[in-house]
Amino acid sequence: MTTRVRFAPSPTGALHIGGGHTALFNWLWARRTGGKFILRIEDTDMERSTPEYEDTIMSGMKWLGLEWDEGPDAGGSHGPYRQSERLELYRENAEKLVSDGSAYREGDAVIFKVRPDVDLSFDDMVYGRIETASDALQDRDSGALKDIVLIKSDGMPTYNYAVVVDDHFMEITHVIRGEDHISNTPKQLLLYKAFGWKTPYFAHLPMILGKDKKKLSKRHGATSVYEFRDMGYMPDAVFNFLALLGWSAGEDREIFGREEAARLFELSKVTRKPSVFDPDKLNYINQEHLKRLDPMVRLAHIKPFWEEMGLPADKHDDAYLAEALTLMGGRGQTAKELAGFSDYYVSFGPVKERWNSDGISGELRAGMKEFYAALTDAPEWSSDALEAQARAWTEEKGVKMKDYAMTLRFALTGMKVSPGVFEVAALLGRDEVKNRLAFFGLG
RNA sequence: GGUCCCAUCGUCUAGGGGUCUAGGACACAGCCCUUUCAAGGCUGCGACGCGGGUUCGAACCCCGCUGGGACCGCCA
Repeated sequence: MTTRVRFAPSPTGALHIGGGHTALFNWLWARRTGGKFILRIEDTDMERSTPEYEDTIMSGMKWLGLEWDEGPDAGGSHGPYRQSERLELYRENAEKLVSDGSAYREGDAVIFKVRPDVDLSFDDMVYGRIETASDALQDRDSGALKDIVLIKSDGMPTYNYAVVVDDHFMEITHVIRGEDHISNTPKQLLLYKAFGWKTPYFAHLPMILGKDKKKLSKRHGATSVYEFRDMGYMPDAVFNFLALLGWSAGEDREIFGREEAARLFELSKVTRKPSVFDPDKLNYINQEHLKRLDPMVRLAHIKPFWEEMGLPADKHDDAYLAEALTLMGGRGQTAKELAGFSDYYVSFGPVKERWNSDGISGELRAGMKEFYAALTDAPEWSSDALEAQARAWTEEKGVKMKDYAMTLRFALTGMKVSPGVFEVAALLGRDEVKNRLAFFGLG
């Protein structure tokens, strides 16, 4: 039997980190088992659901690399994939329960009658055996058994009912969802029993918490996957980070790609403890992915951020820019940060803005002019040659390389930190170096 | 209030009775490298919530406590 899993968001907001996490684990399990990953839109809340949010969620999933096999746009043999298009199915089946006496009507609503002493225990693939019974389905205030609304007065199905009908008819084999649904499961089990349907396997995932150990929300800062994209995090890194929340690949494996994760993933190895979202770790993972990118791919990730800063990245050829990024090495934890650290390769503008020559005495300035003149006239324009030249000159004069290198760095980059200054100079080219030095009166 | 779930370094985790003086990663501190900052290398700091059992032996099993969390909507 092929595995069939689903991610069933309701289009009432952007794809959040928590939703992404759930979608990701479903995706992993589908890929791991060679099964199907289904996207189902739970848009029965007419008030809050919008097509725009549906689009946002779908593109958020695509950004994360979580492609689905069946869904509203992808089609499939078990559609339609929007609950709003399955209304007839819910009504028909609710009718069955009314006919056999397990549900009753109350106005336009259909309500399931909950009887006591029904064992609703189940085996969760993550949490293990969970013992409970229908007696626990009580009303918060009265403590009396509380019946389950199937169809609301407006004709729409409720979540707990629609989920059961859909998972059954879509032939979902594994229901993988957040731990907050663990206490909804008994209710759903009751409906499966009433219909006489086979129950799927359940696997609940630990929640993701903020630093204060409260459920992650907007007040913890960025929570939608798009915010992470805009801050310069890469999809592979966010994927990697999310996969590590509640699961470990074993053998101390922490940096990996989608395919590797899909190969290694095991539901049985998912943790039960809720995990705290740690931005530091995300930064680290993003940096690791950033470092590993091929130069041209890396460039593709950085370019948009340069452009966002108003830098004319298109004025240069890609080979030059890619080389510049290679020079940057492991600097920068996000694409945005790296773009900021490397702006001087793209344009002289930012350098001028940062320049401040107050700290350079006239005396030193004179020496530096001589130093830079010797440098820019170097017969060979390469990093090694420039460095050799600089060393020879500073040794001969008995001065510290550091003073000269630092000023050169600042004149070329407008920063006090950068890759090896002779490498930077070599890449910028003789003309550009002369130009920058001249502008600051050092040439 | 009721039901259910959870509990190893600050954080993510490994660990499923002895090999644990508890391993890795992030973060933090220091050192090395060095024209700067990263990167990299090395070192350090740092945890089994508490109390009872079970056992020759518990981080691992059981019970209680404490502390978190989720749910108890004609929201999903």
